[in-house]
Amino acid sequence: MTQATTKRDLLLECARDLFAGEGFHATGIDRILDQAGVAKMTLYNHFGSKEQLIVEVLDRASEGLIDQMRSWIAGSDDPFDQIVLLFEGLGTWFENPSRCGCLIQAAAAEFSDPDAPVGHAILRHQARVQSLLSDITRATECPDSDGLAARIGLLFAGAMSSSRICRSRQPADEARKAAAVLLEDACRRADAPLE
Amino acid sequence: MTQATTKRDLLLECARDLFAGEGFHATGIDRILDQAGVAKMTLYNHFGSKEQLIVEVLDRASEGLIDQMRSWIAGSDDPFDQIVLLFEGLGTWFENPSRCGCLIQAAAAEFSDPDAPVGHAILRHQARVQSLLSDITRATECPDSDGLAARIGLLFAGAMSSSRICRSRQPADEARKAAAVLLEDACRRADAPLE
DNA sequence: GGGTGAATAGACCGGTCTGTCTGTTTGTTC
DNA sequence: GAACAAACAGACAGACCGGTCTATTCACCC
Repeated sequence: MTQATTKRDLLLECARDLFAGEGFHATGIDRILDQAGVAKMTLYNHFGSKEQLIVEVLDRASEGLIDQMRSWIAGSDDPFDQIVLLFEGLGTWFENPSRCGCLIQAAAAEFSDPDAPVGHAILRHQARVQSLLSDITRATECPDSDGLAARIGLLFAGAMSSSRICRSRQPADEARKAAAVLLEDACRRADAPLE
Repeated sequence: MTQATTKRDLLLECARDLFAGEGFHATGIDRILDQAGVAKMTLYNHFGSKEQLIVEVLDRASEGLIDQMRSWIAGSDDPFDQIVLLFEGLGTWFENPSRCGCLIQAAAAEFSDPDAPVGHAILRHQARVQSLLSDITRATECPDSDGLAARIGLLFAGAMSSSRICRSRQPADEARKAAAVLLEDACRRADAPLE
């Protein structure tokens, strides 16, 4: 069920699951402690505050998602195939019911202050995703590869958001088709940039 | 500042603004009452519970956004132009700082139970948006117009989500370019459907 | 075996949460 | 002016919030 080796990891895992299921504000410290079977002082010795716990949960979730994305695209060197693999991976990711939706998006919806520690964690993740996508699109050597990466990122975010609502992998499949069209189009009009 | 004529409308407006700025769980009833200058019993006589207040706020927000979308696309009869107009409208919508992000998406992140009243309100909105987009794409008479509408809906949702994070109209502009490519592609390969 | 550090249970703090209740004031309509 | 409904202020209940504190237990290591 859980592979946490330390109390710290156990707390991060339980907090992640509860935050994902119930939301950040709606999940009380006591619920996390009950779930983890850990004393309150242990949590506060490790994290100092609920806010800091949230930040570390988000950073770990971001790291996990980025690693997943890297493993999905590792199956090919071709940018087109990598984009397809990326959204196929996202589709199977959605089929795991415990992973419905992206924790970072949920945090962005619940914490609006971009200058707070949570806001920084969200922006860090966003930058990482965009960087990974840009690495892929840059290999196409099409013009405006960063813009292309941004548009594919919109599909990625849209699929994340929609999957939380409709609870199926269908958004990822549609996003895959759309991303393939965008990439193909960007390469085809290599000498006639968009607008 | 406000054009509410009844206490009921005033409560709905204040609740919407506070929910949008601080989140649903983080906004207490008392904050709404202070902002509106209204007695607690007035709120409970009108809405019965905070949950019901949220549902009515969401329904009104959905109605408002759908009306906006309809007014944006009213400038043309051509599906291609309508899609462009839609995302241009979305761009100006994002420039209003008080409208950063979509209230319904925020609710979807905070309330995960699809069987609860709030969940129903979210699904109602999602269906309305998809229906409006399908009305546009169906006019192109391209095959799989519903799939095309779903893919454009992903761009719409992605732009909503990203704009909340980066706080600019840029996501809407990128989404507009992407949607135009998708629509053009769908019409061009009218006799050779996707994959 | 004594010392050390991590983890324990659980009381406790001030504050806030949603929701209820009472009694009063206000405005409109016969 | 009487009747009525809507809105008022504000106390109250009971639960829960994040966070602090103390005293105790346990495991490990020199």
